[in-house]
Amino acid sequence: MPKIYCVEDDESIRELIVYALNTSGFEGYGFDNAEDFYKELDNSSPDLILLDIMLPGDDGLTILDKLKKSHDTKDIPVIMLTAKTSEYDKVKGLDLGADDYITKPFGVMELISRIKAVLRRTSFVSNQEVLTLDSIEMDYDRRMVKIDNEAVKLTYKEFELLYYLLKNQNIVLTREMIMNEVWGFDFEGETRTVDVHIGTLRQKLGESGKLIQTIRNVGYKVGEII
Amino acid sequence: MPKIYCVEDDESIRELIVYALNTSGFEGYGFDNAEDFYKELDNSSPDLILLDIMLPGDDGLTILDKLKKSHDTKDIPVIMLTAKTSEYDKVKGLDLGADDYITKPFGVMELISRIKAVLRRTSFVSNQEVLTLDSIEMDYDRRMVKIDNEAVKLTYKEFELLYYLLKNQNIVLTREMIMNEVWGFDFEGETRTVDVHIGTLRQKLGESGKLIQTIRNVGYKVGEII
DNA sequence: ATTGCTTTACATGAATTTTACAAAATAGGA
DNA sequence: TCCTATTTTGTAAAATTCATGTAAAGCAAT
Repeated sequence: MPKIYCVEDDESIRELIVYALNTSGFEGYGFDNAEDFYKELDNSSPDLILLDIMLPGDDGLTILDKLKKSHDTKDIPVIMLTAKTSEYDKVKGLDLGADDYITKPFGVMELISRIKAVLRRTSFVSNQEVLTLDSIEMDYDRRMVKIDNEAVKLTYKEFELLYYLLKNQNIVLTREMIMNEVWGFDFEGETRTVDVHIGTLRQKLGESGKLIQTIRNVGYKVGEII
Repeated sequence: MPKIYCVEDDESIRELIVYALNTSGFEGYGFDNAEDFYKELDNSSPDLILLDIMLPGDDGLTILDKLKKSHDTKDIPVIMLTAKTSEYDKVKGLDLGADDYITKPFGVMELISRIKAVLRRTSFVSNQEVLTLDSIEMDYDRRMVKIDNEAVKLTYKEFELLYYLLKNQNIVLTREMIMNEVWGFDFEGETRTVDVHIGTLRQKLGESGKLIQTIRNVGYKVGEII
């Protein structure tokens, strides 16, 4: 169920949209200001964003600009909403990278249709999974890891291990958890395999290898250094 | 220079659009009816199509439907043009797979902006009939592959395999994905067929064969060398 | 007979795992 | 606080496994 955030200060419109979304196979959430929206965006990112141009605080075009400039959010499709049909706004929004544009008043059917159209054409891009931590950047589909934009060659197990670590940033992972996840539940021997792989990973990551911390007696953790 | 076809029966609008395209970095061609348009489409396909909904003969929605049902044209982005804002038309157009929608009267600036926006988001999927990578050049329709402008003779499976690889540059493709796509879903035996074909492809591509990378334990990838 | 596709079989070498020992951390006792 | 015994982790190197490359045989279609 695609998740959609709607930033719109007019309460009645916002509630109508969220209601329409929720009854059309989407998971809709409304925000009446940019602040709350940014906060929630930090927690989890939606599949699409509906953005009113006129807003108190950061307006829609400013939000759009920020979204498109951040690596984490630049691939989330955005549909702009606006009350007045000034061509200038349209052009500006589209040039800033909005995916579509709807002028109020609009029918619910039209809105849903446009959302579906945008999702249809962007869906195959959005499943690209890029994980980052500091200077480490991992693109799972491409099986590429870059450190400071420099490609690093990892073997299969190293790659999977790093993926699991990055997926669980700031969480301490026991050797058993790592074994189960990366090697599979039915892995036999009680050995030092994980340690050795952590070692080679640290080496290959160079300076960034320090981001993999040993938590003595427990396991390993990646993320903020204590 | 992206090529754009515009199907629009109103002469003044059509000429305005073609003029605007040609002065904005595009190669614009106008058609006042579906017949001529189809004929030209057989010769060479554009990067984007502008489609009026109201037309004599096949109307815009019919054309759109045909375009989206044909393998050769389904990936060409389409922007619909219409005279009046009947919501029914909009919904129908969008659900048929149009990429955007513009209501007349529209400003030239807006049109160009929208075209750019659509091209921007569809460009990486672009079904250029000619795929290239480094010195490899593939013309799918002509079933020709050239390396450094030297024709290379490929068998059917080799050609399809290379096509699939080039279509998915930089993405790691598993043997299963390759099997499903090139050999078909119902292919039986769990064998080394893909590997052998990759091998012969590499041989025939000569030096460029190195662009096909093995991702151990996963599959193959074509593109940026790590 | 020719051509293209699939399977088989085996060598190779890269990746993984194990081993063994060194180094570091920790706890307990003086 | 310092020292030592013990545990835990780091890691180089050896041992082993296993995925891939590829030649060649088998097979099917024309």
